[in-house]
Amino acid sequence: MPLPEDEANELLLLGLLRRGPTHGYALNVLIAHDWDTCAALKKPTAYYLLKRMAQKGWVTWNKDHPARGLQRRIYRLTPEGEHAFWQLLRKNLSDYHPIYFAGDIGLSFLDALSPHEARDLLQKRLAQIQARRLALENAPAHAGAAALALEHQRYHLAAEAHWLEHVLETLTTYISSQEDIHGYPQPDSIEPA
Amino acid sequence: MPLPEDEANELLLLGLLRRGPTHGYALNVLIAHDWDTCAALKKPTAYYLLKRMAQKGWVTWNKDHPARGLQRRIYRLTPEGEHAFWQLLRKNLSDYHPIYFAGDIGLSFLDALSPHEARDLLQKRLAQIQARRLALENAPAHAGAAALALEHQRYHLAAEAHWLEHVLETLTTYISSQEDIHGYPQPDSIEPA
DNA sequence: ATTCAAATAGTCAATTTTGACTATTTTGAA
DNA sequence: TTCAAAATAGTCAAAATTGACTATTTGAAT
Repeated sequence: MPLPEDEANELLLLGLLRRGPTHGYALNVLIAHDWDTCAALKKPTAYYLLKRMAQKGWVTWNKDHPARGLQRRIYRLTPEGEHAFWQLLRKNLSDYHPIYFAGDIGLSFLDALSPHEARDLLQKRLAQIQARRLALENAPAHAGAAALALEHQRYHLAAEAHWLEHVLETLTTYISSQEDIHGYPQPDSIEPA
Repeated sequence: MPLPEDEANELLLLGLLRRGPTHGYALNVLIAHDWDTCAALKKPTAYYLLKRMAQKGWVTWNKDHPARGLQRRIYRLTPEGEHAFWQLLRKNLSDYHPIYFAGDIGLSFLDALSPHEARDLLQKRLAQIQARRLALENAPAHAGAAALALEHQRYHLAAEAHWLEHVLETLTTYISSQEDIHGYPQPDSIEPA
C-alpha cells in the first residue's frame, strides 16, 4: 500500500504521458512549471517512479535516434498504464487526503515565548502568506488543466491568512490587557539559562 | 538544510522532552494521541530522530533500572537541546510552510471523466471531509498545547468543504445545462479501449 | 572561430522513512 | 493459576527521496 502522495505522483506522470509520448526533461519541466503549486516531485524521484512504473508494465521507453542532438528516452503509456491512470484518478478524486501543517507544531509551543515575540514571529509568517497570495494572483492562468488546483491554492491561502489574522488579533488583545495591568509593555523574553 | 517537516518533527520531540525526561513509548503515544492532527511522525522515525539528535548533542539517554518491569531508555534534553528548541521554534513560527494537496493532481485531470462520474467521486470526497469535521468537533479539547492546532485543522476543513461544494455546484450546473441540450442525462463514461 | 551560459538527460551515494518484526511484562478473565 | 491479549520498547531490511554530480548539445555574444 503506497502513500497517497506516491499515488498522486504516479497519477501525475501517467496523466502527462497520456497526452502523448514524451521524454524525461519535458516531463520535469512541465511539473516544475505548471504543477509547482500542487506537486512536490523532484527530478530524481520522477525518474525513479518512471522506472518503477516500467517494471509494473505501465510505461515503456525506447531510445530515439535523432539525426542531431542528445540521444534520449521517449516514455510512453502502455494499455496497462492507461488502465492504471483511470483507477488512480478515480481513487484520487474520491478520497480525501488529510493535510498535516508543519507550522502547527510551533503553534503548539507558542506559550513558551512571550506574547510579544510570538506576535512578531507570526506576523512574519503572515507576510509570507500574503506575498504568496499576491504571487498567485498575478500568476498566468495555467490553461485548463491546473486551473482548478490554482483556484484551490488561492482559496486555501486566503483561509490561512484569515485564520492567522484571527490568532494575531487574540494575541494582540491579550498583550493589551497585560499592558493595562502592568502599565508598561512586557519585555521580550530571553532564552532561559 | 533539512526539510521543514523534518525540523518540525525535531521541534515536536524537543518540545515534549522539555516537559521532563521521558521514555520512548510515552513520546510515541503522546504524538499518536495529542498530535495526530498535525504530525505524521511514525514510531521508527521518532527513534531515528532521537538517535540523530543524540549525535548532535541535543538529547541524551540513560537506561533506567526499575526493580520490576522492562528496562528502557530515559531520554532527556541537554542545554544544547534546549537552545535548539528555541531556535527551531522561532524558525517554525516565523516561516510559512507551503502545502501541497495530493488531491489537486486528480482535479487537474478531471476533464478525463464524464461530469456525472466526476460529481459522484467528488461527493464521496466531500462526505469524508464532513465526517472528519464531525469527528474533530466531538474531539475532546486537547488541553492547552494542541488547542490552536485543532482549531486550525477545523478552520481548514471548513474551508475545504466550502471550496469543494463550490466545485460541485459548478459541475452540477454544467450537467444541468447538458441535460437541457440533449434532453436526457449523459451516460457514465466508459474507460476507452 | 571561440567561449561561456543555458538547455538537455539523466545517475548515484547518502539520507530518510516505514511496514513488519522480535521480545518482555502486565493485566484480566476463565 | 494459567492463558491470551494488550502494553511496553525498540530493531531491521527494504523502499523512497534528494542534493550533488557528470556529460553532451545548442545558442549567443564577442
